Amino acid sequence: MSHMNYARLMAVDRDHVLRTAATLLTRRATATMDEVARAAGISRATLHRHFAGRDALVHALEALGIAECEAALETARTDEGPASDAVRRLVGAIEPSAGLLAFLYTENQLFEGEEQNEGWARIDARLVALFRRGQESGEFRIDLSPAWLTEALYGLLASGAWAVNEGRVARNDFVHMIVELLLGGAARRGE
Amino acid sequence: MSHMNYARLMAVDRDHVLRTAATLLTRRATATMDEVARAAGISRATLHRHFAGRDALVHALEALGIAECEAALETARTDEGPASDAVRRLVGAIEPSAGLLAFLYTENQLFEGEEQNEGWARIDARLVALFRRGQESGEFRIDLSPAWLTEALYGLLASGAWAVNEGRVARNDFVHMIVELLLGGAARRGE
DNA sequence: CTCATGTGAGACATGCATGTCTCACATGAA
DNA sequence: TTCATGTGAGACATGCATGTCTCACATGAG
Repeated sequence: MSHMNYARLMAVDRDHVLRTAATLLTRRATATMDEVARAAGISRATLHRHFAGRDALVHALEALGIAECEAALETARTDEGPASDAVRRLVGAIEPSAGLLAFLYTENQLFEGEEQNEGWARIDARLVALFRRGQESGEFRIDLSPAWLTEALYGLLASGAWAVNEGRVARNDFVHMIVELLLGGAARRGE
Repeated sequence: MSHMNYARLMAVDRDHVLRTAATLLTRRATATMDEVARAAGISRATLHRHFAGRDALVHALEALGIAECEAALETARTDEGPASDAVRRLVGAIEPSAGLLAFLYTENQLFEGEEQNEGWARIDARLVALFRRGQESGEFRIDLSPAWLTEALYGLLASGAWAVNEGRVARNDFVHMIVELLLGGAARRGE
């Protein structure tokens, strides 16, 4: 049946386009549709055939980011074991998506609370639950609210992604930097 | 001498315009020049008389942000006393500027490393020096580089500002949240 | 009062990204 | 081969923010 042979034709790899767009937009959030197309190695016309417009592209990126976050939450099994270990697994699992998340994190500041924040709400709820679990088990301090810890995790992921992209820190240190700062802080532990 | 009487006329309060613009642009980074003008209570024409264009406005905001950061560094006396106390004073002093910094922090992602980063470089140097001082005095751990701690401070300030603006956390908790997470981390101290 | 200055309102042109369309070419199927 | 599909290149119109200009009004100085 001919409708199953798209991959045989010169069909664009939609996922590749999205990831390229994510990389570019993370670096320059105001990049043109034409620049996005060039970066993906396709023409503006073709890009527009796959994504009705810039809004559609951003929406697709948002859906991708949500999917990757939820996949990372699954991979990290955030319900199991010590909460701090779960956080460590989560940051490790989410690291490849950090650039995309950094883009979406700032982009969402201008979407005046609309659309598909059901997805983000689900993710937020799971993160909040993880931090709350850590508090209830006595691992985490209780004077920092789970909501703030969630927000801080987003912020540190974005900061880390940018710092890596601009060469201010090494990519290999990404997970260690974020996890250690988020969980342990800058101060030396009293010994 | 007539050139000293601007304030007597209907002259616009430049600082008020800048701060209003900072507040609005923090919330919606793509706000129009017209929206900025309306928010400041002036017309678009008058706004354009004081700031040649959007670039000039952003530059002025950047200069304001740099000035406020350096003022905060002075106020906090980051060279004196324990480094952790200095960080605490610094975050407290910089708190009123956090929204503006959040805007500039993301805006700078698209200025492809140009212009007046001499100002930011000076501030970065002072922050790095502060964290390094803390490491050398044994207060801060040495496995987190001063560059990363600086980046993380920016990220947490931005996250905190956004979280406060959107009502996810209380404004009164701002300094405590950021300082405690940055220095102490989420994990309970071993006792 | 008279005049100069700063402002508001609006018209206007410009630049630029976007969205749409057409046409020619390349590739794979029949 | 012939045909259908997906693509690239380019032209074109549109929308929107920007930048510039003019004119009328308000306020304070003289």
